[in-house]
Amino acid sequence: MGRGKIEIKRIENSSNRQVTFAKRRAGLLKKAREIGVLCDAEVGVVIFSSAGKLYDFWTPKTTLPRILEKYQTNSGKILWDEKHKSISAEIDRVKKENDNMQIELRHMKGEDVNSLQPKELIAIEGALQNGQTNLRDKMMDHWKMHRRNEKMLEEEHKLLVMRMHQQEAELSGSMSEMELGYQQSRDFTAQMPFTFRVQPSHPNLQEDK
Amino acid sequence: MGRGKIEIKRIENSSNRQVTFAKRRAGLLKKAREIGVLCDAEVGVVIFSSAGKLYDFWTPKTTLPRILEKYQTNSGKILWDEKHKSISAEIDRVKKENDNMQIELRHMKGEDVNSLQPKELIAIEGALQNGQTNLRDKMMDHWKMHRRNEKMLEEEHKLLVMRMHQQEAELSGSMSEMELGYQQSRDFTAQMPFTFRVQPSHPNLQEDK
DNA sequence: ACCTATTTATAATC
DNA sequence: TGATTATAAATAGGT
Repeated sequence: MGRGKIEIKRIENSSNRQVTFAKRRAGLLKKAREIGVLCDAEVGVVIFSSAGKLYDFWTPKTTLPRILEKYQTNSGKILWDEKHKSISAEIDRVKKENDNMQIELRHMKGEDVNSLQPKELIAIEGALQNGQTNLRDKMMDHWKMHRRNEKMLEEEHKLLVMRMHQQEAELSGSMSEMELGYQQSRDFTAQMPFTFRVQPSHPNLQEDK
Repeated sequence: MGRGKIEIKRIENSSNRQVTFAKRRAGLLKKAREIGVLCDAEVGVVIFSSAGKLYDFWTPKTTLPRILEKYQTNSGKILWDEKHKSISAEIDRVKKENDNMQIELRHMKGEDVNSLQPKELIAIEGALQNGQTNLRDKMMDHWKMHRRNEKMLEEEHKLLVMRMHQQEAELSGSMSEMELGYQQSRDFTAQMPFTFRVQPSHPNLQEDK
């Protein structure tokens, strides 16, 4: 429909092609809009120029996702559903796992056990017993550790007290020959043997911070 | 372009609308194909009739997913990504729930308890104790039920034996005056008092079918 | 479905 | 590019 008829095949002349593209693109979008209005249809058109630029039209109030959803259910085509499916499957799997654990947990707590057979009850009982044993062991460990820490603390304290007395004795012994100036008395601690400095240093004592 | 000009607004006459839809739909798809060929463009057209039927066209070698991908990167529109996100969020949520339960379950079984504080250990210990109590109650119920069933079975059996003997005695007692025809002896059971008929009928006995 | 008078789209040209 | 125009195509209304 123009001054001359043209064959429907790629227009080799690049600028002609570009012009035709612009004209026909406008025409296509216009017609899409028209059929949408005239016939009350949902229409979507997507056009990419050979340069990759996008032109599209969607009937008003028709969002792309909506069209896609409809497209999917109508055409049965695969689409992004593949990814979606694998994810849904994973959800299902995890949820099932979840349910099973929930049931097991409830059983361990003695809930919902009415439907269980004696055999199952015994199994759970065993698991509980086992858990209890393990727990008690662990608690015993804690207790022992605690006792040990206490003892060590006590020891250390005794040691400190003892050393303090020792120091006092030494100090009062040398008090008489005290001719030292203020300067020297200031860094008294620096003269102390290292081991005498008061520091709760046993590594185990820091464990329950 | 036709015998008369028409306004671009919904065609109210239903059959007219349908005809126009068919004609224009064909035209639209044809033009989509043509611009694709002539201008070397990628084109997609989706049309849903008001009845919901799908008609579409895609330039060859252009799969829908490919168009969508291009559409997405070109238009920056969100698309199915939204749905994807919400699903992923749900997976995360369920997985987290899962993990928590798994941990609780392991703790109940006395595993992985090294990192627990004494306070937590005590709580778990309590839960285990509780579960055990509940379970033992339940097992006791089972046991009692079992005992009861046994006893009832025994009783019933005793009763049956007793009645059998009673019947035998009656039968042999009346044997001598046996003048009855075949007919009457045939529905002997019908003459029996109902309660004497042999039927393990105690409802509780059917509980562990 | 087909026909055809008309409208519309657009190829070629400027 | 944009406007013009001759012509091809599309299609509204009728059968």
